[in-house]
Amino acid sequence: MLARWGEKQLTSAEIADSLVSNPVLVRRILGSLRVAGLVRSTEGRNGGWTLARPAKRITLYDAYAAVEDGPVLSRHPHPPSADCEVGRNIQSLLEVEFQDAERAMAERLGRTTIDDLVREVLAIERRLPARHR
Amino acid sequence: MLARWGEKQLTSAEIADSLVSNPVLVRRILGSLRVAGLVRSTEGRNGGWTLARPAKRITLYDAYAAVEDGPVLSRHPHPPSADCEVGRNIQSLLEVEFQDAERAMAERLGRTTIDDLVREVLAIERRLPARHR
DNA sequence: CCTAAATGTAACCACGATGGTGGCAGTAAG
DNA sequence: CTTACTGCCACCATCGTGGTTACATTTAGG
Repeated sequence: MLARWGEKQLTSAEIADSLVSNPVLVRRILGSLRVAGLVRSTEGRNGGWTLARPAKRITLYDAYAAVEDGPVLSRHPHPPSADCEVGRNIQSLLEVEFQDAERAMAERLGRTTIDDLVREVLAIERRLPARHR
Repeated sequence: MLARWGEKQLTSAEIADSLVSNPVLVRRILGSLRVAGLVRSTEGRNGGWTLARPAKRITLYDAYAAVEDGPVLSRHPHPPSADCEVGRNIQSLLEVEFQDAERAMAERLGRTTIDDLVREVLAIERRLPARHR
C-alpha cells in the first residue's frame, strides 16, 4: 500500500481499515519494518507512514527478514542424548542443511521487489477495468 | 537413528530415551512418517520401527513433507478489503512468490538423503575417536 | 492360556505465541 | 489548547504444541 500511494503518508488507521484489522496491530508490524529501515513514521497530527527507500530497492526478503525473527525450519530446542552417535552429531549436521535450505528460500524472495508487485497490481487492474469501483 | 542401526527394529521407548523425550510423542511423529510411507512399524511384543525403504532413497524433503502439513511461509487467513486495488490482488500475487520460495527450499532439502547424514555422522565419529563412550 | 512388551489412540493439561483491544503518554499541527 | 497521530504497555482469548496418563489392541514366549 505504501508503495502504491507513493509520497502520501498513510496512517495506521487507514491501513488497518483496508486490512480489516486493527491500528495497533498494524503499528506493531510497521514498527518492525521501521527497525529494519524499510519504512519511516512521523508522529503527531498529520503523521503517518511512508517507505524509507524506493520500492525498487525493497525486496520481499527484506520485509520477511524484518518481520520474522526465528528461522523458518524449526530446530529442536532440546538436544538429544550425547550417548548416541547420531544424537551428538545430528543437530550440527541438520543446522547446515537447514541454513542452506533457508538461504535458497531467502534468495528467491530477494529476487522480487515491492515495486515488482505494485507493477503487477497495476497491470492486472488495467486489464480488468470492470473491477474498478 | 533408524538408518544408523539398519535392520534392527527400534522401539519408540528406545528412541524417546535417546531424544530425552517421550514414547507417545515419538510414536506421533513416526506415525506421520509411516503415513508418508517412510517407515514401517510392527505391533506386539518385539515390535518396533524400521525404515520402509533404503536411507539412500529418503531425502530430508520427504521427512519434512511428511511431518509439516501447512506451508512454511504464512499466508494471511484473513483477506484484506476488496475495495483496495492492492488488497484485492496482493494475496494471489504473494501466493505465487511464496510457492516459488518454498519450492526453492524444498528443492534444496531434496538434495540431501538420510544416508548422506548417516555417512557424515560416521565420518565425524571416525575422525574423533576420543569422543566414543 | 496367560503374561509381558510393544503399538495405536484418545483425553487432558500446561505453556507459549499470537490476534485483538483498551488505555495512556508523547508529539505535532492548526 | 484541542485534535490527530504514533508509541507502548498491559491484558484477554484463542490456538497449537509438547508432554503425560490411560487404555485398547496386538504379538511373542513361557
